[in-house]
Amino acid sequence: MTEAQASRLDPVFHALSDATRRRMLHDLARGERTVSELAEPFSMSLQAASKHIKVLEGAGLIRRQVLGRTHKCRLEPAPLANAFQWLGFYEQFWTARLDALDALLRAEDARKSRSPRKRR
Amino acid sequence: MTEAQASRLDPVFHALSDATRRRMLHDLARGERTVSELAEPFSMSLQAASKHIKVLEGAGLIRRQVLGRTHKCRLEPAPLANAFQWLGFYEQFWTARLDALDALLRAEDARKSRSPRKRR
DNA sequence: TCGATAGTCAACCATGTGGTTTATTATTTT
DNA sequence: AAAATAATAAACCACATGGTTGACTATCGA
Repeated sequence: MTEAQASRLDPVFHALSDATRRRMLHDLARGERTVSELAEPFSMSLQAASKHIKVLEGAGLIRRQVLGRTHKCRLEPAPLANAFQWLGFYEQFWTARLDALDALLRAEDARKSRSPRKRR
Repeated sequence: MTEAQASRLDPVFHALSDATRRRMLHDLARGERTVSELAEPFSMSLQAASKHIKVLEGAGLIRRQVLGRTHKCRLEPAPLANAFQWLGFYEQFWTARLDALDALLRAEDARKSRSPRKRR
């Protein structure tokens, strides 16, 4: 990952740190949505929702197309890919831990097989 | 992902939204570190670094073992795996876009092959 | 043209964030 | 016992965040 991409992770992870914005992204995964449509599921003012949308836009997670008085928003996946890639570096740690657990369970299984009073 | 896991994404993504804390995690990927060791690379007070460490701890990203007056910190990968899994849902969108780009390039290449004035 | 609709802007508020400095606790070293 | 070290706690500061309400702009539809 380049330095420029890494520095843009700040606003991306910040945008993702709010459940409202994550729900909006999930909604946008189903297709384009207007600002009103994105705001509708939430019990907050349209203005508050509009701020959330601007945070997502500022992080590059969505783009908007103004059509008359409505704004169509669509998902922009590239920054999510960057975040995913950053997290991917740590995959070795959780898979290592799962491998260890797996090994432990296999060893336990083998032990039970040698004294087969009650196989699972 | 369960609802309980999803709700814990808030502090995880928030912890990741700061470059200082991301660097600390990267450092911890190399092995255990004390609070002082984690703070050393940064031009900020030990107290400020200690706050960052507490944010990471609060998100469950690190655990600490108190040994006398030193605190050994180690990486806790599980919440990173949750975040990775959450982002993984969107993988379809960036791979779709790359596939489309790929198709476009292939089509362009084919066009050039049919009128082979100057092959790339 | 006139009212309804989509959306933003601006001001305000309570709380959170990231940093500082000073003080404190607990442990290790001499 | 005294000094040095590792780390936290607390108070403070400037600024960001997430929400509100009220006013405004621009477009659509009757």
